[in-house]
Amino acid sequence: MDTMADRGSVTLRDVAEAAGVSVSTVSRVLDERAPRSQSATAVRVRQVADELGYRRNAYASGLRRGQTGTIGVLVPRLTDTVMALMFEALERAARARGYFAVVATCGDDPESERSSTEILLERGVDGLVLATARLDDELPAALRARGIRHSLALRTDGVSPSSLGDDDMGGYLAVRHLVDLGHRDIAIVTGPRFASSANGRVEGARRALAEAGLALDAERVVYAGYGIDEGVEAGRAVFTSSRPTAVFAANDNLAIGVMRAAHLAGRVVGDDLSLVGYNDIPLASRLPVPLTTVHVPFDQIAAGAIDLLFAPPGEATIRKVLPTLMPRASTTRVVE
Amino acid sequence: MDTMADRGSVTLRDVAEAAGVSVSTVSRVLDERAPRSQSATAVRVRQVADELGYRRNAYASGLRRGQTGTIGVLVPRLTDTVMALMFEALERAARARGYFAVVATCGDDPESERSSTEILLERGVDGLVLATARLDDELPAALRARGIRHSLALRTDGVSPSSLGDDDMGGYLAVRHLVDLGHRDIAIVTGPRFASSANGRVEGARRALAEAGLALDAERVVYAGYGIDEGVEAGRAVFTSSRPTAVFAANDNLAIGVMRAAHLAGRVVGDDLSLVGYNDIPLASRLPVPLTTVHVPFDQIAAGAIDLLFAPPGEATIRKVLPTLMPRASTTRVVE
DNA sequence: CTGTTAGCGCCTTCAT
DNA sequence: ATGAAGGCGCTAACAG
Repeated sequence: MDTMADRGSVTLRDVAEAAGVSVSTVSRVLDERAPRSQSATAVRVRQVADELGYRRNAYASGLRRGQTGTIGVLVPRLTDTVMALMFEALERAARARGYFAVVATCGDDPESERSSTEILLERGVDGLVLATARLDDELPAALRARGIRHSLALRTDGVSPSSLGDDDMGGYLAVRHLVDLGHRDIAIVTGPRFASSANGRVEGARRALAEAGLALDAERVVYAGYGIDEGVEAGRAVFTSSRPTAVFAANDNLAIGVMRAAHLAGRVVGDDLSLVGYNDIPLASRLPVPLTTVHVPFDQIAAGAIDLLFAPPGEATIRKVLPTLMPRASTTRVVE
Repeated sequence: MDTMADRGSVTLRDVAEAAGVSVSTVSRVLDERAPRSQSATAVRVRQVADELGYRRNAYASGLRRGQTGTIGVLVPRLTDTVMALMFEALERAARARGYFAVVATCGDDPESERSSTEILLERGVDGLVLATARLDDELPAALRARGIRHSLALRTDGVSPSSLGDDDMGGYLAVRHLVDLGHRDIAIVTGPRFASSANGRVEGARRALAEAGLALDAERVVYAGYGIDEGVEAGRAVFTSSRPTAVFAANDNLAIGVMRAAHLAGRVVGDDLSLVGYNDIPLASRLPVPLTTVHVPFDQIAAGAIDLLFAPPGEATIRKVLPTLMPRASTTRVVE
């Protein structure tokens, strides 16, 4: 039986023998948490370990230490660029704190969400970051009941520690921008009702309209998913029932879908139709007509999510970071 | 010291005591690899384990078994949809075979490629799938020298076990399609010279042109990166120096960049300019003008990569799967 | 089929 | 500062 990718598997004992000291000495010298000793033995041991190509066996170490230096991340899918951005940011934040991030995808299915969680737990993660929390999801509550360290990223259930963007503010910035450009007939396409982000962004949008003395009719708001196809469909609905001069899509994917719907309806984005997205995925600024959107600082959100994992419980545990508007060619002054 | 996400940590011993049997009995009954015994004790043990909420500690188990049921995947970045698609497919393929896939991102830096590899090995992965192999990269050779199980996905170095699409065929299909539509003035934008995929696709393109009696002048081929920005730049270069009626971009991101460059140059894709991409990322079919592209069967590639990991060495180890052309609105018959 | 025994590689008292 | 010894949770030989 070959052991773990057939790697040379140089053990502590090998190093100890080669260096002529005991295993415990080597263990101590190579303990990355302790301050680096500069004693003669320490230096020699490190050199020998290096020559032999020693690598600590994370499993044995984790077993003994009771923690593994691993953080589990749960996302619905990685092919959604927003989730990929979030995971990469979490990976960086984790690494900066000496942790390794592993990810599991779980789609939109609560059942697979549970089973993916169990898989991660089985692998002994020291904490769990969920980028999936639905408002109606009972997973965070279950984790709280079991006393499992976790935090929510991008969304919140109002109870578990959460790190997210200020969606209300983002929605406000987006629509305020449209209002400032003279638009008064604005439609809104947002995410699913079960997502706190979708609701927050609509709230902010409503506030900006109210400030301008505009009401937000119910039929002006379309709740959809966060995918491109949902954007196409929502856009189609919007453009057949009315003729808004501007659309706020609460997600860049949705906005891209709306772009396609607009194209099919004979509307020209950046000309007779203004469009704002949300998230500022890399694609947004590189479209033929670059998309005005709300930039979300994923790195800050990630840092918050990781920090909350290890923060003493009972602190103010819902952290919001401010988004920024990125005006681009997809929004223009309203034509009379 | 709390152990691993504070989970209840019900151990084999707990189950054994509660069920009134020995630890090894429980271990055997709960061994997922053995055939499921239906004896009275087995049934009872499973029930008790279930009630207590027992979960196997993957670290202890891996330590003892000498393998961890984990496969490491190395990709440059997950924010590139192609890589996200590839990883998700690998994740599925791994899961179908009882493995769990963990991913590490390493950018384009060979140094960080090395260190990410070490991190994965430290975590005791049973094998490594690299979706990063550059032609000039020495990592596969290093892994071979150390006897570490691995395979390459999407690219090949010509030696290590590889699972990839038939890039030559894909390039051929793309350009053949353009030729069939009457185009004779075709420019090609491809990926970096260090990628086997980029070269293969150009070769196929060249073959299709030759068949039609057309030569491929060197200045008709632009080597770029695989990012959108590189596509914009390459497109700009193409459109300022000449006026091709069609462009084959060897990657959808590149194609999107070319779209933007075309827009800036006053060309209209699907009208006076035909454009073909490569990979068929989900976005391609959902653009305002849907992109004709070459569909790559990521699931087959993933299955191949995982299988090669555990195949007896010495087999035919470079597996290629056939891509398919997806004709869409971005390509039209040439206008005279 | 069951239980006993030994040990995977590492870390951490405890004694020197 | 160093070494010896025990054990983390689990599995594989070996008896019965």
